[in-house]
Amino acid sequence: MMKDAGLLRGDVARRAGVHRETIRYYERIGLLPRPARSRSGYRLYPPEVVAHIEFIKRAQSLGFSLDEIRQIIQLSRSGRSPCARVRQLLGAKLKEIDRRIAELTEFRQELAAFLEELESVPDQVDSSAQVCALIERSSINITMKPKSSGRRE
Amino acid sequence: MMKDAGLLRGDVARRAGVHRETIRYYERIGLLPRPARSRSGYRLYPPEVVAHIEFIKRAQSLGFSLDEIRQIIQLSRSGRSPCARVRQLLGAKLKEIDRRIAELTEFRQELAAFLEELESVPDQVDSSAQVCALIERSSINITMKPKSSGRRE
DNA sequence: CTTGACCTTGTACCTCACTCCACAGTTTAT
DNA sequence: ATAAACTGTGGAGTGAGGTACAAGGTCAAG
Repeated sequence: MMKDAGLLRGDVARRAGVHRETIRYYERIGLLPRPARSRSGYRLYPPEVVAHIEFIKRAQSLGFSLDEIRQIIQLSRSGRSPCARVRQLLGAKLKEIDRRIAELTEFRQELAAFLEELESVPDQVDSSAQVCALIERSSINITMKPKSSGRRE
Repeated sequence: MMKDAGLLRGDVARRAGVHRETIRYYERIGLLPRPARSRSGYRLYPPEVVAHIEFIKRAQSLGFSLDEIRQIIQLSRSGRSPCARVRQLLGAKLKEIDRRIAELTEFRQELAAFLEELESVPDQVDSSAQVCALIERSSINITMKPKSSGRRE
């Protein structure tokens, strides 16, 4: 019994690289469909569910909330019979992604410009040691005092 | 008294577009420096703090955690006396951003391909109505059953 | 026929990033 | 001079996204 009927929750978790409980959680919030069950109540998943979870994780790491991802999935699933509304929403998602890419690019520029500035200044051995030690500790103690501005009250 | 000594917390919040309490929270977790205080204890901020908060918000919307942002800021601040370690870490951040951009681009392709597929299929008025109504409700009820696979247990 | 590794359920708990609250003092506007 | 609109504090509460746990059932191997 149970030879080839589907993947168990643990198998799916291992293959998709998520916690076992995460799968149950996704099911609870409607992000994954209720799967088939064995007679004894075990969840039995078709292999596609792995790719499905990977999609969720990818979208999530790209800044979409589980709620948005649920919407995207609804859009895709309902795609069997498309309509204007679906296309419109999906188009909006694309615009959003484009915006995000543009912002990231800009942010990248900001950091890169700063890095370049750093490169142009040669290492000063004296202060370097302290500064690096400070970064290494990396605790909660940035002071970040306004580099040159007195005048308060 | 208090004419021009600095911005009050509420002013900063309004200008930066965040909740007043968020500023105090950022200070608590070391993301913003403890500001000067008026004799009566009011926080007095230099105008730069607004840009600083905007930077945090931007980075955050791009998928960085407050903890990561704190690290980036530490890097920038310590930049007055740069060292190899700082440059290395900042370089790593840049690589990370590049990776994120690449992933977003890929994801965009995925959705766009799907959308294109939708476009090619003409609206079928019959099923459309139901599907769109379903999306409109957009509750917690996607069923998303494997579109064509029986064979369980 | 028991052991160990799986599975079930509900519920409690955790971190992150806020956000709100009560109670008290300060500043400004009328 | 008094009300309105700010500010301060510590601490509790919220919502998203999980994770952990206890008590029990199931299944393949030895």
